[in-house]
Amino acid sequence: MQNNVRVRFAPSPTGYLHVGGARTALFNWLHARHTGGTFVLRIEDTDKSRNTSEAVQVIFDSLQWLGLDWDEGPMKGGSAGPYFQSEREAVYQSYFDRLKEGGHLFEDGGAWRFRSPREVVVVDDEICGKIEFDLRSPETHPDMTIRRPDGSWIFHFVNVVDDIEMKITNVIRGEDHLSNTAKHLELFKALGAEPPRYAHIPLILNPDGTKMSKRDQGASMTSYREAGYLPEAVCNYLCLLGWSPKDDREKMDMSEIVKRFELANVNRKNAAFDLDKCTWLNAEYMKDVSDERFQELARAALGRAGVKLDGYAPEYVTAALATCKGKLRVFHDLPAYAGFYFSDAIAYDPVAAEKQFTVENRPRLAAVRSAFAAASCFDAAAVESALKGVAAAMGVKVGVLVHPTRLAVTGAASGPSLYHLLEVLGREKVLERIDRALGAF
RNA sequence: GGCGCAUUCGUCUAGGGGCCUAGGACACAGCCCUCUCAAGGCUGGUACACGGGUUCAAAUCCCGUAUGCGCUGCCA
Repeated sequence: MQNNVRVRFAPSPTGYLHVGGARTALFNWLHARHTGGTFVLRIEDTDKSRNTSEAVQVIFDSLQWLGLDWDEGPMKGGSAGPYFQSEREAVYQSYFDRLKEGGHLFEDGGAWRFRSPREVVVVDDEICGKIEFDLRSPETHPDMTIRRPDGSWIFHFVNVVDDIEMKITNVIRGEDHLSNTAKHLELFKALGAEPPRYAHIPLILNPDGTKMSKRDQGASMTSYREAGYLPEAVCNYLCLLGWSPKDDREKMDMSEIVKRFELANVNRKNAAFDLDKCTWLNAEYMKDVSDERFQELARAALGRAGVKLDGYAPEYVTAALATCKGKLRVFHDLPAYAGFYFSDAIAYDPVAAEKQFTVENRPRLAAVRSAFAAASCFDAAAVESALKGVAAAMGVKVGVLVHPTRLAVTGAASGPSLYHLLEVLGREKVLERIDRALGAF
């Protein structure tokens, strides 16, 4: 494996990082790390009107969140900079002049077009194989425009120029560029440059097979962070879309994937995005999260949901959140799951209330209340034995008592371990809530 | 329309002529476990797009058809 591999991710700042773009970045990064090569980040911001610094920042944030660090590019520097196309005017101008001097260009209504040599071009793609494109007919393949009348540059031209200038050896990009590649090859040839190796990866589609656009669920990387997904889970899931380690491993950390990732093993088939599976993988990673990180991310998730923690003792918050660890698939679910810890306005789940707040359950709950009030202490073990004592005395199964108690105290039919949650809440609050529930029968 | 790429369970995939009465995972259903819900364990159903070849033998190779996607921009 050669050591001078140079790959690049070249996003256009559109205000979000598309999941397809993220996977393209990921595969480039994996190839670089696998081969010991260099991962370059280049911002293709030639369209001045719709590029803002915020939009660029979103790309940086998303890549960093995923853990895809670049070796050359914005903030990192490198010998082939600048890495913003908006700052490379002189470079483009000189290549443009060369093309013009070579007689490859002609003006058309103020715009400049590249005169196709009209040949059959072979694209030798590492994933798709050898593909012939017959560009001989101007009818079906008009000469491409490379510069607009206002002087701004067209993607095809600057993309090729930068790949030459930045000495890119492997272009790994979405399959939507496969047909463009023949045209790019013409440009490389006219400029007397050796083209890179190409690898076109399949696209990521919506579950219904349609193209994913900004508004579609799961399309924007930012949405994963906001929903409280773990970056390592999202990254792992993205790896599994279009690539497989060939054995049945699915949950793999990045170091293992870096070792095993081979461009040649990438599929040619578009993949439908499955948020359920991504969430499942996230749940798997949630089990591995350290207590410290769990606490931190949980607080952030509550903050995003507008749950105020200010009025509660830090130990209370920590203990409350600890009862939720290992129970969540995504942090997004936390506010609904643990909201009862941080608000006394308990709203009873209507279906559960109808089932549990019944005439026969009222004396049972009342008995539980008395036992709780009489318990010598109120830790999980004491609460458990108190409740089990009532069950034994009344000749009912524990579950018969557990359900109405849980509903009375949390408002929900399910949640954290009942005994632990009661301990955290404390006797005073628990009795209060049971009293209130007794009035709701 | 033209050109290109693709086509294995609902979804992601394994498979590269005999090991395939097609394997794994998510999702789904049932059972077990259990203080709820998850988790975990067990069980179950569902797939080689279609039609022709080639071959003793095809999910695997070839050719058509269909369908999907991409490109066909002074978007990237």
